[in-house]
Amino acid sequence: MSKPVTLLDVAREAGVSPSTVSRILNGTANVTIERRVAVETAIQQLGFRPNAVAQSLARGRSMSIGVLTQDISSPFYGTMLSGIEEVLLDSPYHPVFISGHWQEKEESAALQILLSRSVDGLIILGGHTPDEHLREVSLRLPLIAVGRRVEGLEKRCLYLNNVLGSYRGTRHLIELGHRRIAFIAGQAEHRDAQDRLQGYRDALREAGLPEDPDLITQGDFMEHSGLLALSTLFARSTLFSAIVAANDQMAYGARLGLFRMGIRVPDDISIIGFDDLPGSAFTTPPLTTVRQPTHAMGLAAARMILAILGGAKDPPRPEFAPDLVLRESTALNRAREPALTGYR
Amino acid sequence: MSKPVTLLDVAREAGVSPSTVSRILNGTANVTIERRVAVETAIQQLGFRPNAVAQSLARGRSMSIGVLTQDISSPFYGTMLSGIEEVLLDSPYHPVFISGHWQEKEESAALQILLSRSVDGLIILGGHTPDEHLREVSLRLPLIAVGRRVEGLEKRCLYLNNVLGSYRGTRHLIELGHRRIAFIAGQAEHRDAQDRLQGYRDALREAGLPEDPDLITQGDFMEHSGLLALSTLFARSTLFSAIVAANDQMAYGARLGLFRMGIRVPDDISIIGFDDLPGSAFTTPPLTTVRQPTHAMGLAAARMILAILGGAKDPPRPEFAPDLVLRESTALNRAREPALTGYR
DNA sequence: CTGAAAGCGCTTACAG
DNA sequence: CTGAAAGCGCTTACAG
Repeated sequence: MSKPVTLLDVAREAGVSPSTVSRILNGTANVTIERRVAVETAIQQLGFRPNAVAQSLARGRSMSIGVLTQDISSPFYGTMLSGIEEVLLDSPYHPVFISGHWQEKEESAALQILLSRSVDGLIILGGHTPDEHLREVSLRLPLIAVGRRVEGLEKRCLYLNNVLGSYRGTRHLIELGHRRIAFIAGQAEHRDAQDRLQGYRDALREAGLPEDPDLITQGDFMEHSGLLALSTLFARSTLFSAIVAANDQMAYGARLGLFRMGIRVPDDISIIGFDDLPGSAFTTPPLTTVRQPTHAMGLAAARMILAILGGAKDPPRPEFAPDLVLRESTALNRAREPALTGYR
Repeated sequence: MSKPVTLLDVAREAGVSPSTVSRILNGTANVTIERRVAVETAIQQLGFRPNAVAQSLARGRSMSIGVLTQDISSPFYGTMLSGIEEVLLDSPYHPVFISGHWQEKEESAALQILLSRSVDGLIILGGHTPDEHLREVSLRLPLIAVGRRVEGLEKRCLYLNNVLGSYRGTRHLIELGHRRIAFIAGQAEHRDAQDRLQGYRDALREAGLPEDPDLITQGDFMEHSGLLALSTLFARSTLFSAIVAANDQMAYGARLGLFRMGIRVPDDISIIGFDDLPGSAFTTPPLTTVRQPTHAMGLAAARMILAILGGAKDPPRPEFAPDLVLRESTALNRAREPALTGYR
């Protein structure tokens, strides 16, 4: 573990002052060609790499963007993260990822770490940090929130109209002739989950269909809970010919449940998800779902942060629409009776 | 954007020297209770948070572990990352993730960034950085490589016996009576891909089965390439009753290809994957696969780094075995003729 | 164009 | 137990 080469070493080697080396490194001033060459060869010879920590301290900027995600291994957040990474790669900034695991305490600890590391900007992906807290932080440095709508910070938020998305998905099933449509919800305290349930309700109401509590069950946005939800639904001996799951992961679970019971998708029961995860094009059958353009949202968030850092006051904020992705898990309701008939 | 509170402010407010504040912050020395209280209340009142950048510079340690992954959104690396995160969460260190996208140049740039940010340790997940380079870096700071075997750095490497894993998977199919077994390989230049192909060959040879080039095709470890590989296989009009895919993602693609052709899994054709991604328990049918304990490998890598940082010279290095996970995508070969008969 | 000097916000021997 | 001082490795007004 040899002592690392410092800017001072380079200066000595090249016979100039540290200031000059620094200027050459940063392109801050014109320097005579001789000195420049001397410094550059010294840098080569010594294998000098500037110490980013010292630079951060001296400059008061770290050239890093803190990204608070919820789960580093989630397929959902993953696509957002890669969008962010993609645009930051072409900038002098780089992302620092940290996860909050949907725990308010962990999130706030994570936020503290990012702040103490002097990140120059912050991108918050979902989570439960109170709006109030986000507003305070936003006073100190540029902040963009993705997947949530922070009161008073609307111009810095990127989110999807979840009510509309879910409405569209449900509506699609109604148009296919389904009348008894089950809904697998997300956590009751989760805003997206609430909105998606709302969209389902809106679509039913609009079509004049009654809302049956027996058709609604709750999961936690993970695959396994979709499987469980399906059992719950069937245990109620209620009839239905279609399912809308509040996200793709639960749709996968429900789809497996149907498979286990020998129920065909979409022939016997149609199923639709929400999000359009990368894997959803490869399920069998490929999943019809409501697309949430997570990658594009990641790109946009990073672009906005860069714009603000570049001096923009209110950078353009793209709108994202929840589009229906028609694949093969939904079909016309052919049964005169809802699907359960014949299965038990 | 008010000026942040510094340690000096706290010292003034509490009427002590900066040294004392620092000592209290770090628990470095005994301090009289009165001063401690004074300092602690000052910290509360001012809302002081130490500047981690300044601490890093002064201490010469950043309390961070650089983690070079290949793709932040990959389900495969994702589980490793969450393992790493999990153990670091209970330590004073925290991870700094950065991706190399399987590009040697990007990887080496990423490595430079991590080094310039003075990370205290490095965890490398796969990738194409030359062994030579890794050996050099390893001289400067603790380094653990996961998913690859670096010549001369064996004691710092965590990897799976891919040959054995693939052998086991293929062997499983042979035991089920399959004789003509197709193989969907990964990139020829990828070490894991080579090993997995080797394991397939070993199993065939051991069973006295001929190796038929027509049964081998290549993908790139992504879902789509599995689908393509399947078309290629069928275009060759060659017969087979089982498929081993070099990873789960390609197995998903191949499974969709079979679905499209109306071929049943496992009734008509068996399929086995490699890795056991989180999603593999929820495909239809659930995928039989060779398990790579990525989460456990992530945990182990982080524990080893912490041990080395804690002074251990050669921390214990767990062995990982590629276990067969029997699910529902493989079955006895019932056909007297291989499966293709009757499909074209 | 270039250097000397002060400063970024902490830590840590060194004295006492 | 505690403070004054030097130092971590850079950057950047300030002079010239």
